[in-house]
Amino acid sequence: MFRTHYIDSCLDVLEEQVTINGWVQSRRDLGGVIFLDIRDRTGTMQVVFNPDISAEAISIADQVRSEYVVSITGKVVKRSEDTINPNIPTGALEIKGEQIHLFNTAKTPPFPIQDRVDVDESVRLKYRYLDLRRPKMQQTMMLRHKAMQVVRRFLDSQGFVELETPILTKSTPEGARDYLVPSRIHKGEFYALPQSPQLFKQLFMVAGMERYFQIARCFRDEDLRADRQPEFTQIDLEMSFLPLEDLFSMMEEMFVELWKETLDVDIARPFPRIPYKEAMDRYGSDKPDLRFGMELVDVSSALEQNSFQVFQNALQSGGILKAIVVSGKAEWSRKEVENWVSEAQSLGAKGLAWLALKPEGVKGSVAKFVSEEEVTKIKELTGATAGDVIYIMADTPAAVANVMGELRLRLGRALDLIDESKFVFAWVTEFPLFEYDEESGRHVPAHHPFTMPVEEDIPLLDSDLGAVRSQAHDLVLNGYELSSGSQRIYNRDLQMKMFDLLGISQEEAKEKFGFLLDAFEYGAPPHGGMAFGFDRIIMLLAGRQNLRECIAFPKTASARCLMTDAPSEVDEKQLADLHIKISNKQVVR
RNA sequence: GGGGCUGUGGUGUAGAGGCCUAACAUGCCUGCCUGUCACGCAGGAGACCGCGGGUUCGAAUCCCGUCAGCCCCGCCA
Repeated sequence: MFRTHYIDSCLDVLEEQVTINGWVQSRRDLGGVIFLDIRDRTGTMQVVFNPDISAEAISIADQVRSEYVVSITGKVVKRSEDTINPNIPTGALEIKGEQIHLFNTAKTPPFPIQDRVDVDESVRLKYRYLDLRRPKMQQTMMLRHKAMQVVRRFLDSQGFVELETPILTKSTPEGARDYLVPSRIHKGEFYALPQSPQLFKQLFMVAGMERYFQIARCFRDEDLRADRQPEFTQIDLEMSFLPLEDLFSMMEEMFVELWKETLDVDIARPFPRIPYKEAMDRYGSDKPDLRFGMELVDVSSALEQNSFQVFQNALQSGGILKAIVVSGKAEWSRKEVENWVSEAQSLGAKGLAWLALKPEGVKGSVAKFVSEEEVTKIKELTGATAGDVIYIMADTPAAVANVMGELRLRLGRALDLIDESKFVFAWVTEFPLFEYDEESGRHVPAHHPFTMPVEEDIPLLDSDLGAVRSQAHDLVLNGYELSSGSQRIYNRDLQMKMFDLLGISQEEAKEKFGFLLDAFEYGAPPHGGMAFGFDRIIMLLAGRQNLRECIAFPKTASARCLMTDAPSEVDEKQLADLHIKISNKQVVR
């Protein structure tokens, strides 16, 4: 009754009797003969029931419906030439059904268990166990499994030790909003779910584990995006006594292996290293999509003397002028050109100037303000030639990067400049150590407060915080941030100085991170590490646009699970145990 | 917190003031059919158009609100 073979292994046992188990994909009743397509994890196989072979079997096959769970025994045979189906891997074979056992019946599913059927995602999420039964979803989950095994094997081979860290841990107000867990035993006190195992992995280094990794679940209570879920999986790792370059090169090896073993794709090494500043200058992004060019070019120098008020104002108030060249689109209609101006405005630009290098001369919104000489300079700087459209934005460097970076991406997609088959990795290095926070009016850590400054910038800590570069880095792939990491501060004095600069008092530091500071007094090794967004890696390996496709049971954009209906209200008794009262309850679902 | 898009039998869509007693495909049910594989043929059941108000002689269709899903901005050390 239970299987002797998976369906794909039936290919190897011609003329043998097998038993397969699985679900009924479809039933075709020709009146006398009945065909069933049976599906298991490995594929589908046609079974033919003929009244001459077993009257009992055919009477059961007659009652079977889609998604019934069955066991079928029969001989694997070659089909006659004229009945071969070239569209499926098992199309040259079939099983002559001798016995059929019905394990279970099934209701008609809300949607067919087939890849080609496009179903509203909310229905798929409600019946996720059926959605996951579809071959494509199964393949994605298998890919996820495979990738996880490759990573584990690789890190193990490099001497990394897989260790676990607490899920119930301490809330730290820095960074993302925590998911909180109330303590029953300690009235009014809370655990937090980890945003990452950051502090614990550094403590493993103090503990002398030297190389740690974990496939860690992390939680962040922030708003969602296509590539952001409230709980997600990181490949988290940390190591001692290793220069950053060696760590980069080791991780590159891991990605080469991962791509080779999952997709059989060769990735070129070494990955380019792009300092943060350069990434922002050239691509307007700290996670540039390097599959296409269309770089941002600073044209301030060409237009220094320009009389156009917007340009002048920007330059005089410390802003810049940046151009993006759209090759060969001077023939665009005014409407087509202006579409991208509106696009820029919807991204927050006050405006977007443009020049079209047409055969009959330079046209465009600022054509009458721009001299021939200036056009020549712009062409020199940008490499624009006849037939191109040049967009120019004037604003603060940050605003320009923000808008033009996104515009570049959208133009690249719209104009089909992106080779979807490519995987272009890069390390973005030397992130700024601090960011200025307008809201609080002070500097906050760009990465986290344990990040090591670049050695030569340490003196700047006393003069120009905004200019201090850090030993923090991201791994970027096709415009997605795949990892974030840094070399850590292991010197207590430097650490205290950091807290001081961040406006965190000794007392505050002690309260929040006292255990880490204490630990660092007992011989902390030089160490550093990073964490890779595992779900995103799978998303890119699988060629999906959305994280939900790569997570078995994901949340919706409003952080709800449509299958379990979580989050949900709880009994008064449960709340009482936790010393919690709900105030101002308005919505009762 | 803000902006945009979507919501019609189980599923996917059409319908955009009266033609709607809501159409089509598929799925489902019944019958017929011995080589189908998106089987075929015949018949049948199945939606008060997300929900609540309003405008109108009349609303799936227009307006307001609300809920849900998706995408984006803010947010995500």
